[in-house]
Amino acid sequence: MRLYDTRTRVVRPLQLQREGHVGIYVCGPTVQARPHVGHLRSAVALDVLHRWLLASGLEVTFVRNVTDVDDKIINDAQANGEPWWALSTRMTRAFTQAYDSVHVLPPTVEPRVTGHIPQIIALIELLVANGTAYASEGDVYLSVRSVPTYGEISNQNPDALRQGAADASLKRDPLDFALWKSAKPDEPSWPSPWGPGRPGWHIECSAMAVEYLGTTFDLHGGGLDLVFPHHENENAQSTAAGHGFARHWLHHGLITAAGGEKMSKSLGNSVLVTDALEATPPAVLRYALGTSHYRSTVEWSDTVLSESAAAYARIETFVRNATEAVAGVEPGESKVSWEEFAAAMDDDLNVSSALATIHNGVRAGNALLAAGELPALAATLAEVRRMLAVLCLDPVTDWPTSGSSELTPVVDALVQLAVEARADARERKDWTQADALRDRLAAAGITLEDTAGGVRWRLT
RNA sequence: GGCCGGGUGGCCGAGUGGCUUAGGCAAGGGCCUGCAAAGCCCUGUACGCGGGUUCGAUUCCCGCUCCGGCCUCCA
Repeated sequence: MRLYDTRTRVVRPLQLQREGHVGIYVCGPTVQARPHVGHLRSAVALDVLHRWLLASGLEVTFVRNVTDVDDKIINDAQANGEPWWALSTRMTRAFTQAYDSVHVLPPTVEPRVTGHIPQIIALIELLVANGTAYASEGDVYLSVRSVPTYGEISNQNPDALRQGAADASLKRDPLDFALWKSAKPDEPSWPSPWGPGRPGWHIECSAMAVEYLGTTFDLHGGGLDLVFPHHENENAQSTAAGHGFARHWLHHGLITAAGGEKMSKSLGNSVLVTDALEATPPAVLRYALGTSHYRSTVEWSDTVLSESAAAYARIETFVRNATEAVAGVEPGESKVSWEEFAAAMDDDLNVSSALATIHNGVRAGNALLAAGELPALAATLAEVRRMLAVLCLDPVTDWPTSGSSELTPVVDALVQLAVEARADARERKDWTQADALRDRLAAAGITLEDTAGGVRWRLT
């Protein structure tokens, strides 16, 4: 499989350290506030990668961390009058719920920063010992100029970087960044060789990735906004420690609010996942977030959502109708090509193209259904569903909705009464009566379809 | 100012030096239906601007322009 690599800025084959196994580290959220749809896009984009690697027969170790201590968590918790760990625990739960809502596969390991302080300290000690980091009044900084490759991930020239605000009193060079921050009063802290303090933002990922994937691993992913400084700094630290670190860097695009501006909490334009789910069924949300290319920007708008809803409904209708029709039928020859789908996915996860294959399969399948060519339909349906499963969009296994409720048999029985009454009316050619019954059901959100095999109903 | 990505038909969005249509949504026509619904078939409008290379460029090269991201916390 080929993927765009941020460092080399080219689509190139994903070369695995170990045959048949992929080790992936993904930067998860800082659990400071409730997740917005941008966070979910991140998780879904990487979930498509995760699922495709699994579908390709690979064993995947997928590590996604949780940053559960940092400045903002501490500040917000203080503002709330609650302990910092209470806030981060609550928000961690909110993120897990958000991920679950769109069926993001759980990571193999989900390490928290606070659970890896010893590993972080050990890594910093190594950097201090080899002279690439230095302690300064209880803080520890990485000496960026000691890392010759600094800038290679983000393609930045260190000399051209705009210097940040001058809190540089403790730094030897303004480019240097903190590995360890000494504790201020009322802040959480852990004991260290440099005094009580806590990890800087970047060092955690370097330490946890190595803990679970080894000093060199296959793939590191995250949002485009993490390229600089976070991933640049991670790479610098790990390189300075003598680690090979990530062989391939993957970054996904961001969600923008309507109008094109990036969605983020600090810009105040974010849409919470919980709010999005009130207006949009989870399967449609999954479609909207998971069917655009992972590197593209996605605009969050009603248009996108309604088009996603329409496209997903088409797929859902086909799968439902076809599944009913082919029960017990021996599969014949499929009208869709798994190879075509796989080739698209292998090509830098070209989901748009892969989705075109699915839609072609749906159209062919609908034609087979109309023609009553059931063996071919059964085979086509199976292939389409296999493809949908990769995107987590199979209406039967991934999103069993109205059909699975405990109330369904009850509603079905009630609808049958109306359907039978309407059948009588149609028998008498009393179209006024028949249509009145259908209209009343429609008003209640139930759509009837007269098919060759009988009357079918669905919720709309 | 530096670095990255992008401007494709009404909308979203793949892709390619000419060859066969991406795909979805929307629109128009037809078929099916008592009428619908679902579905199938058909139809149309494309490749930001200006140069260059080429027999031929939306697709390669150069310049311009517009949009977004990063250079500060951020998925």
